[in-house]
Amino acid sequence: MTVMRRSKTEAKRETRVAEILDCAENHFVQKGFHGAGISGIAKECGISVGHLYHYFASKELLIEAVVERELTRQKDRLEDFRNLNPAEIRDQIAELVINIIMKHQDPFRTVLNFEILAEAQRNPSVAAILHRYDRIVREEFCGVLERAGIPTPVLRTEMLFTLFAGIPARTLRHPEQERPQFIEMMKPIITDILGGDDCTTM
Amino acid sequence: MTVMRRSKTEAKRETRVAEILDCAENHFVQKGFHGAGISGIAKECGISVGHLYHYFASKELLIEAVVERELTRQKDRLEDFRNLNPAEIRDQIAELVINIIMKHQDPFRTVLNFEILAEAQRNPSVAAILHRYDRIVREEFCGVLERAGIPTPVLRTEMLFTLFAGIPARTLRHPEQERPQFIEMMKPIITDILGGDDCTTM
DNA sequence: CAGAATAGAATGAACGCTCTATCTAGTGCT
DNA sequence: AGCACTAGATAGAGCGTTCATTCTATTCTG
Repeated sequence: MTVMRRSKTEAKRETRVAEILDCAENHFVQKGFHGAGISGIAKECGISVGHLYHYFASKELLIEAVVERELTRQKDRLEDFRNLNPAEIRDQIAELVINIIMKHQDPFRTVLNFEILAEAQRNPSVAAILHRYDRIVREEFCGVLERAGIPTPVLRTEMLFTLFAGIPARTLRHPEQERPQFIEMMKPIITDILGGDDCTTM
Repeated sequence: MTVMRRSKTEAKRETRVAEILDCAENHFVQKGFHGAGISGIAKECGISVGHLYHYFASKELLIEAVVERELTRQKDRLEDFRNLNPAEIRDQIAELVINIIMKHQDPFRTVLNFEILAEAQRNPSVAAILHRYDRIVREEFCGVLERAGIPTPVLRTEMLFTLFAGIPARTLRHPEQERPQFIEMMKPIITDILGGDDCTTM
């Protein structure tokens, strides 16, 4: 009985929190973490300021919650890599990455991404969250390479992640970039990073 | 006479403007474009708020000036590439890039860099400045590759710039990264991007 | 003396946050 | 079943502060 009540109440609370996070994220995307105001977020959410503070004790905590949720989403996108066939992994990874890039038409996600990076440089709490999630993602991806028998997986993960991190930054700087050709060229680079040895020992 | 007086006055004005830009940049680095306030900047600069507005009509214009100056500095860092010997360019570029990365110990510059990227996504004026400078840098670098006889220089420039853009983003996410090994691995990747054909036609 | 340099108070809006008050819904007791 | 009670949901006025910007007045200087 007690359990049932709790779960019902908590469920409601969770949906409400999710709603607030959605609105907050929207506002942060449009105005930045420091440009957006609590009152604006509350208004967009259709609730009062006091009510918002009932769920998030401070703006700082709201920011951290939004950051955490966004990084969780980025982490979940890694799911596809886990189920790769180790045998043909080199080609498949390149293929998969290209698919993700082409499908990745969500500009909002990218906005928040840079907002997070900028904030992480001056806000230790955000930095800590960022590092924590990077570690999870990194080690998981590294494990995939390791299981596929690719040598120096740590280094290669770092290298690939550098390349991936560069893509949205590059797109921001040069939006008119010839996407299809660029993607075409990326494929051999990725396979090279995953197994450059084959090439030199040939 | 008139000329001399004007130049003297203007010189003073320019140094004053540069001082303000320095302080503004400092403040923006520490608090972000929207977290920093005009009064704080004025105080750090040792001038009054009203006086600051004598030189910059709005915060928006001050931000744009800071962005422009930072991008100019990034552009100037390209100087080294222009004087490369076309014959040995492939190895030299990799060498040069690695030098720049290793010397690039100035974290402040990076902060502003991500702040600019984030701001460019919601502020069209900043975006325009960013695109203008990217075009200059991109075409200049592309010209270097072209003169060295490297095929599809536009694409390869794009690819290299993506990699370069990824490095600071990666460092932010994973500061404890093993830098020396990472740099070691980057060299063959860069040369591969600059002339992957040699490898496959061999 | 003219015009630029400079200061600093004043403005009204917006900020993050707190406080109090009302309302709603679920629980225990009879 | 019906009532009293409690805890969370919710609203919104109000707090002191800071924001970007403007205005007026004063001081320097060529």
